[in-house]
Amino acid sequence: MAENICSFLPFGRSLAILTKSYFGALAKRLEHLEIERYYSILIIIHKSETVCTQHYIGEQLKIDKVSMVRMIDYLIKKGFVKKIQNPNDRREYFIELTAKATQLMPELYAAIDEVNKAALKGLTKEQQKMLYENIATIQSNLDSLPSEKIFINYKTSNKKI
Amino acid sequence: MAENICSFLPFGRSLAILTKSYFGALAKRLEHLEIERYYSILIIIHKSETVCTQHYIGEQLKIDKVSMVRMIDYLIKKGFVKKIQNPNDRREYFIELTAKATQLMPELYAAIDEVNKAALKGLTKEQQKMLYENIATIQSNLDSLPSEKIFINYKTSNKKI
DNA sequence: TCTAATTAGTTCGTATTGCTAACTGTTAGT
DNA sequence: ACTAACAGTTAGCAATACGAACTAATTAGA
Repeated sequence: MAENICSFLPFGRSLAILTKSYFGALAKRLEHLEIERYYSILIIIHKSETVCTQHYIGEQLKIDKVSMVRMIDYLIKKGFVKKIQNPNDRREYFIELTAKATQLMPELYAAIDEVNKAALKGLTKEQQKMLYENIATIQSNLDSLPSEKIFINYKTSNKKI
Repeated sequence: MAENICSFLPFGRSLAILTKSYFGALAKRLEHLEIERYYSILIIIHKSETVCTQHYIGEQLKIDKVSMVRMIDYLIKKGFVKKIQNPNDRREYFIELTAKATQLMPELYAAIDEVNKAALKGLTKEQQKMLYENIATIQSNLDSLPSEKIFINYKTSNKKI
């Protein structure tokens, strides 16, 4: 009967619950690492072919600039990134990974891969491909709709279970 | 190149951005109504065949009991629900819709349906069915993994665009 | 029956994030 | 030279999740 009720809920509600479950599993898989948040920022920096400014990272992850400041400060405090002023445009700062973060990346990718695999278990390659495509389609549909700005947070619990 | 980078991100990140976009669109579609949050709570109550306690609603929507108190208080203040003590177990309170909320429901369902349709545009009926099934599968996969508890918020902006 | 454990809900404090607004310093355009 | 635009910062507000401690009521067990 739960399924019955849930089928009336906004589609986004299923996504919200799913997202929550996903990040819960990923956090658990990564809890032995010193970092517990902002993996995606590290990945953006690591995978980017050019240097990254805060503006660029925020754009990629749809994070506003004020929150970016806080997140980057956290990553600096933890010793994962450093901030280097762009000499050619001194308004900008390039955010770069430290050696410590670089060493960590393989484990991060492995953990993400593992959780992705576990999450998508039971779906054929074809179904997975379709799923990604459909998500991209839906995102594109939604981007073209008028919308309010929405606040979304993911924070691991303080309490270690 | 953005797609290129994004393909390395955790799967959940795509979901998070998608969810954010969805609720942004839904909030916009509902902005003429007096209520701007907690639609899902109203739906759970409206669709449930039995009376709903806060515990039950929280379970359905994966909302913790402390937050439930706040949300129910908000809905009471707005005049959408009322709280009735269960005479057979006076620890519990039944949360019921007021006439005001009941009148609102058709419009709420219509809005959700509209946003769902817009979001899923371009997907065939078959693809939509598959999408829902896959989401259910993934949810079930993730539920069986060890996980940290995760904090997830969706709040409309104060600023009306 | 009496006590202890459990349950539904509340309250308080803490942490995180998104937002607005106001601000500094820098660059670009006219 | 002056103005507008831009990157980033700071301060403050609102919303939400969580843990912990709490009340009141119920259930389980000795």
